[in-house]
Amino acid sequence: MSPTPASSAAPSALTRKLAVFTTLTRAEEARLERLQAQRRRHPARTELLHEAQGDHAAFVLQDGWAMSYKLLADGGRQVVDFQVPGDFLGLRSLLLRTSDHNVAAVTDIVVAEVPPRELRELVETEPRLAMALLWAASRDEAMVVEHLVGIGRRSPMVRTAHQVLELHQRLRLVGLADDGSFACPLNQYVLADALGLTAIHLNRTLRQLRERGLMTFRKGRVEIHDAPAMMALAGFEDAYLDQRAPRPS
Amino acid sequence: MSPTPASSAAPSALTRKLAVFTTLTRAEEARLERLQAQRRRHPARTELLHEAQGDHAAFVLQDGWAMSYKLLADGGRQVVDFQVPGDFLGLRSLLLRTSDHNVAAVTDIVVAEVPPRELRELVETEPRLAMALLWAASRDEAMVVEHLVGIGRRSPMVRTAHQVLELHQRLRLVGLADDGSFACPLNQYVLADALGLTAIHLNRTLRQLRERGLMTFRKGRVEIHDAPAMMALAGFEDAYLDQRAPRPS
DNA sequence: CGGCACGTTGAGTGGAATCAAGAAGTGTGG
DNA sequence: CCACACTTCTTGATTCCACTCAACGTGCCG
Repeated sequence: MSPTPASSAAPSALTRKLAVFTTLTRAEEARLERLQAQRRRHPARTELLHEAQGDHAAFVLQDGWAMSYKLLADGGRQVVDFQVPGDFLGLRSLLLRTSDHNVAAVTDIVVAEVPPRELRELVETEPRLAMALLWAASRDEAMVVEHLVGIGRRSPMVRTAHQVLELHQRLRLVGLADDGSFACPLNQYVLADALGLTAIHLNRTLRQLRERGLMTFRKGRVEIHDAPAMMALAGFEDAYLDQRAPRPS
Repeated sequence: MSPTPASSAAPSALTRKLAVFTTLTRAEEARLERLQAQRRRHPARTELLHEAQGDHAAFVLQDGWAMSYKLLADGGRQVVDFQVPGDFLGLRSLLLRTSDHNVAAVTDIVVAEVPPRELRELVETEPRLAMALLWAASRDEAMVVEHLVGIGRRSPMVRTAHQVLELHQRLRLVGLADDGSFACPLNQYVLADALGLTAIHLNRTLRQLRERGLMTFRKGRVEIHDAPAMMALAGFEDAYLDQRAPRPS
């Protein structure tokens, strides 16, 4: 939770992520950092963007976790996706007249507000960065699709394992996970609302995964004990995450 | 099923759709039609794009219905979205290294192949059209999100009604539905795979909707008998479809 | 200490899947 | 013209999984 100043030498998580898609020049990196100069904090468990609101803004998450979700008339909640550092928040709603979903902070977070006109300017003057941003947006959409498939056609245990593996991969991409574990601030209610389960049933599912020696999810930390078995169980193919081989130099 | 020549006076479905988002000049309309000049047919029940394949192409659907879906190891299928005239096919996979889903023709279809470089050229020279295309892409993504919410948190009857209402709205936008009904070539197996149900249970669900006097789904045609009651049941809010008021002139 | 958020477990129920079978409609070839 | 295959739709009986309701544990914080 230490907000690095934009002038810092350390690249932002967004820069790290886009560097996987393409090689970035010094100038492009600097431009990306400049785009994220305007930082601010936002407290845990509060809404950052609301569906109804008309004035849109997009953010880049710098630190902490967020989630996007929709609420139903009957009080139900469906979490559409989680966001980790380097991810955009509310990007899609820049173009639609009204934002179609809510975004809330899971933990205390640090975001960089990206004014629409600055983004447009960047797109017009830096075509390579524009392509990289489109790649990131396509990847986000592919994750939503994979999520849809999971809820529609995978069993609770398989889809839970899948979700965990996806988060692990995403965090590794921005340097926030090691080989076998990662910090995960989600509680079982939130995760259940993402997986289309009740918290109670998720709890039992997690227990089964634990008893099979596959993984543990406890006290803000996920430990993956048997990654190959998890991947086999989940039918996890990371092609949709488009993890390209790191470029030479 | 009559493929109109690109030089025809009648605007393509894509043009009709984008004209809802913004006012198009004659020149822009012409440019859009030119983009879709290269037309070809594709037979029903055959694959147009496959996940594994590396060479990507994007298409604009001119006539007929298509669907995008993913297959699972256990033989399951999840239909992610249906496409109707005016919709893009395989647009997202232009940026990801490998296409992450399959696209198949539901009926005999006519598509226009959009070469990646022509699309890039259009984006660079026609910023207003580029914005309109991004709007369409955002709308597509919003539909996937809504679909996810339905499968995750809505009951089978509610989500079935919701899907039907969405298709109705989409078809109206391109002039393919009247107020109370539309031609729908989907069979119950395909629709069930979209809704995350078995075909058997969908059949019973459709019967309930029929017995309640809400709608009938039969012989390739959907009749909506009580639209207000359907919308109330489904909790249908069309904001995510971003149906803007038609522009003056 | 009490209150609260979060996690855990048990018992019972309901609803969607599964298994099984048949009806209705369509196309094809003898 | 009819027999046959095939697709699509429909219904019934049964099973099982995930939800619901209820309760209790645990750790944290005021």
